[in-house]
Amino acid sequence: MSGIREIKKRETRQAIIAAAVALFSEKGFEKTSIEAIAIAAGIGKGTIYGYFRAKEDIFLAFCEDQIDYAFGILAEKNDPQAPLLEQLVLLFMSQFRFVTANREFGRLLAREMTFPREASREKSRDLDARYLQGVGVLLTRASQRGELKPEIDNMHATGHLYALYLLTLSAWYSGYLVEEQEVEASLRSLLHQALTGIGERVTGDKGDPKVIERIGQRIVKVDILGSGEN
Amino acid sequence: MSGIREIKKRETRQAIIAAAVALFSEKGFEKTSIEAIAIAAGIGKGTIYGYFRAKEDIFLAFCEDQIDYAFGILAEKNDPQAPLLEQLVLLFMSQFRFVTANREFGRLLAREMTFPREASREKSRDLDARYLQGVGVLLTRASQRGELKPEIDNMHATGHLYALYLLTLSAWYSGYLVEEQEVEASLRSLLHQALTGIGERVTGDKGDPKVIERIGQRIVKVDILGSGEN
DNA sequence: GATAAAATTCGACCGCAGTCGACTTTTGTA
DNA sequence: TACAAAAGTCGACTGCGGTCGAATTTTATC
Repeated sequence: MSGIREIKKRETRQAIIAAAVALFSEKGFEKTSIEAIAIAAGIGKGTIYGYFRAKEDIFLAFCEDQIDYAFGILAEKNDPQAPLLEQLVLLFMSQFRFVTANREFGRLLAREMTFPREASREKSRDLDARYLQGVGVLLTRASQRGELKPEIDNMHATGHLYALYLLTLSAWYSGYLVEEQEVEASLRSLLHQALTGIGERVTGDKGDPKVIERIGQRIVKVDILGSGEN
Repeated sequence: MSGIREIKKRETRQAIIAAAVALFSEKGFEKTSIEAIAIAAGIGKGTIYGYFRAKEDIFLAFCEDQIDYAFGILAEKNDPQAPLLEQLVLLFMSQFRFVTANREFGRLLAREMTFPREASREKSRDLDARYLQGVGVLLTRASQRGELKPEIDNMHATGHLYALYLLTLSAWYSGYLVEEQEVEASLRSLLHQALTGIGERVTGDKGDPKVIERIGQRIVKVDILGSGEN
């Protein structure tokens, strides 16, 4: 009847995550032993493996929660009417700040998400589905506002923009970019580069002045491409 | 007087790499123990750490050689007069095939290169400098042929295109793309998307000159990727 | 050749991730 | 309530990556 087990299980799981996060924050991921987590959570070492397959999984479970939280915050800050470029920069920079708040955390997470082991593939896909969806929504709205070329496939465009975020993150971890300003400037520039192709072309004739203004403050997708279909 | 030491050292180093590669190929990276490598190389376990800081470093040293080799092969196949898109697809698909020939190898390499640990940062930068240079050369030539917008910054464009390769690789590891054909199609599509923006305009039709000028300024202003170094 | 200094080699040792099977608690059934 | 099966718990144990200091080999100096 009751679900004593269910309840306990959830509690134990939370206790593990809580203990792990506390220790990770305090001593770092690598310096924290599974046994220490078990002791802090008041359980046996082996028990942890009934909840998580590996040490990294504890970490990923935590990230999952945090990412939801981060996206929640973001949703509030986001202005759905702002130019796409600005929305993207806001989204990616928020994620960047979150992910790199702890360098080691961020690297593990990025590695696991970008090049997942067989074991964490599923979890990894869950997580980046969230990212991609975040971008996808922005794109869909932008598309509805007519900011994008109609023939562009949403999926590909989403991946494309996400790739630029990945690159920026990678550049930071490799030491090519150091300051947050540099990261943002670089990201902005890359996104702009992408949008110049992805964004709907604006023909030389100036039609609706509002549109032109929007373009000016936004990015810069002029019709330098002319009308070439591809 | 001579360098008995020098010679032995080089020999030992090669012996370690050779033994490691043989074992890695046979049993996989994780299943191969340092001790096994030492035995196969005919030396003591501790000795290995006189040559490599960590197990992964042995692997990276091997990759370094192989990547040079792969680029060598590639240079022969490449047709410098072919359209940029085709050259890029050839380059990236070659690298993709090489990197993913052994799934585990590739994942480790990609992880270490994209999100390097502090320790392997330097090596990682060496390696991806090679990649970026490979792309950079193609871009420079394309630019000379007039295939690119003159105001595009080579560094940024290189990063941009490389990012799309990374994304494709990541998609393969995450299981979004499975067959090589899918990978190539996806890559091609993404590169095309990028070039449509990066590639030179097709028509002589010009946009609003003011806007064009603004673009120029902007791009100059945000040229950071290359200067993050300091 | 003798000898001190430096470089290199080695494997016993340490700490930790993850396994295993014995043990305890909960659940379903009658 | 009785009891068997299922679920969950546990810590001793295994195997491995990496360290350390003692031992060995090479080089430099006389």
